[in-house]
Amino acid sequence: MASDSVSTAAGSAGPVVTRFAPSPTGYLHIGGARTALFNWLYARHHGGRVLLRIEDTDRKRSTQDAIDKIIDGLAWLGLDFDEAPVFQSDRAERHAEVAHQLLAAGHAYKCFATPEELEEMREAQRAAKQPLRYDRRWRDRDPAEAPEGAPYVIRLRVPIEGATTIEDAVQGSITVQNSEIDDYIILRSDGTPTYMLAVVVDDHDMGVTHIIRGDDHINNAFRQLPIIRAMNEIEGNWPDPVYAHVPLIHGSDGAKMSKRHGAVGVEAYRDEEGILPEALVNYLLRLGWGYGDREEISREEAVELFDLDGVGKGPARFDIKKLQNLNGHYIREADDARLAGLVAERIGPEADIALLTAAMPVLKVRAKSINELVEGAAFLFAKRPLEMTEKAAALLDAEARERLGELGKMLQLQNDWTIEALEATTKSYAENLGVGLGKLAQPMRAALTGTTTSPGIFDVLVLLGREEALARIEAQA
RNA sequence: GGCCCCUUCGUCUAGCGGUCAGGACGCGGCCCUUUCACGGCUGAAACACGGGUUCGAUUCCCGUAGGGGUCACCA
Repeated sequence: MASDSVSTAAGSAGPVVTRFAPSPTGYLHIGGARTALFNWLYARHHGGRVLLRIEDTDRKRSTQDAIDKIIDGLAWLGLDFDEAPVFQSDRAERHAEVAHQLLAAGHAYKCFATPEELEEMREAQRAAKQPLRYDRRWRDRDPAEAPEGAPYVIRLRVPIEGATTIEDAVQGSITVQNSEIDDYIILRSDGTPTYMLAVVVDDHDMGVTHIIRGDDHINNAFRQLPIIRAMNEIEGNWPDPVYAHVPLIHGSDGAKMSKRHGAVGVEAYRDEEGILPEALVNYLLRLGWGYGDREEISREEAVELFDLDGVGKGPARFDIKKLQNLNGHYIREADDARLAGLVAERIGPEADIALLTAAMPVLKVRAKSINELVEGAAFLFAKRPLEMTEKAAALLDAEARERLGELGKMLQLQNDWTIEALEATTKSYAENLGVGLGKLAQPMRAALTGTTTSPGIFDVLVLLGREEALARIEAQA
């Protein structure tokens, strides 16, 4: 058993080269983003290079828009690549060349079976409850038996005997019997390469040493390895790569992430959920990976700490609540001017960046997303007469309005429009009335913001400025 | 269905033969407090099941159950 079993090397010497290879059929998926992050971190951690390859060989499904979205998404996350992206569609000739090398060396063969014929075969297999697999009908047949000029595909001559073991950097040792792998197509009848061939050739030509990808590709590794081994036999210098198959991200119901789970594109988290890229990066990193008790890990620390063996083997469920919590943390840490800019983008031209920046310290402690920041900032730009929420309106009863009027007069005389002075005045008035500060502050909040929740009321007074603040109080007194 | 893989609180995880099974999110309570947050303290909450191996299993091995992935001239 062990004698005819061939396994991949557990590690490889020399500089690390990783790659992220999305197919541009939609947006940058949240799972893809994590795969990209792991590739990026691994390369950066080991002082290697990360490359980007766009797998656009399916021209029907690939769009320029999708390519742009993926590249934008990666840039937004701060994942940079060391070379210009490689487009797989540009390399079809090279792929075909390798297919013909394999053919010439006897590692591949021509198959003249028609699609109808193959469908019949599968039908029979289904009926007999056999695994659906190409029956190698042309593996040992003389191509001369084929009709003159008949179309053919090129299939890989996969070893039938023995087993193949992969020492996966995440999953550990995985063994598959070679008999489980069929002689799959590497070059279609129209001369274009299949994915299975293209990936292998591109990874080799790009010098990729570590293939870090979703674990939905585990089975592909066992199909791709025979090409690598065959080419290594033909021309040498085709080493086995190190494989690292990272688990997919699942939705809250435990199934593979898909559209029905809501936002799955990275840009949706940015645009619709108001998530900061550093929060998403941190969340994605911690999803399926841990470093002791550490929860908040910056990109720089991640580069230092990340390694493949810490990646969990099982799929992790996506939890938006935890992402939001982390986002709140990063918002609190973020630069005020930057946040003001993000909020202003959403408010529109009437946004006052200077005012937003000034308000940001008291706004950001109570926001978990840019969306909440926008909501929290709304009072700054509200026009008189203010719209009142139901609860705010209820606070402004006759007694409250009367007190508000009195307080307004007192504040009118106030020269020193600072938090300390305003607070002193208001507190002494509350003391005179023999009521708690809340009895004055809440109606004042309603009058100033139209709501029952806001930053500290004296912060609000100062941010609004003397004139606007007094006008809003006056309007409700 | 065949093949491959996975399984610690609801969720993300720490653990790598002997721990009161730790942390985080979420949830409950308390404190702080002009509201809401932030922050602090605190509570409930997990080793899927059954066999072994061992003086001793969450940890190692084998089953069972559950879950996931994959089986195209798609990628």
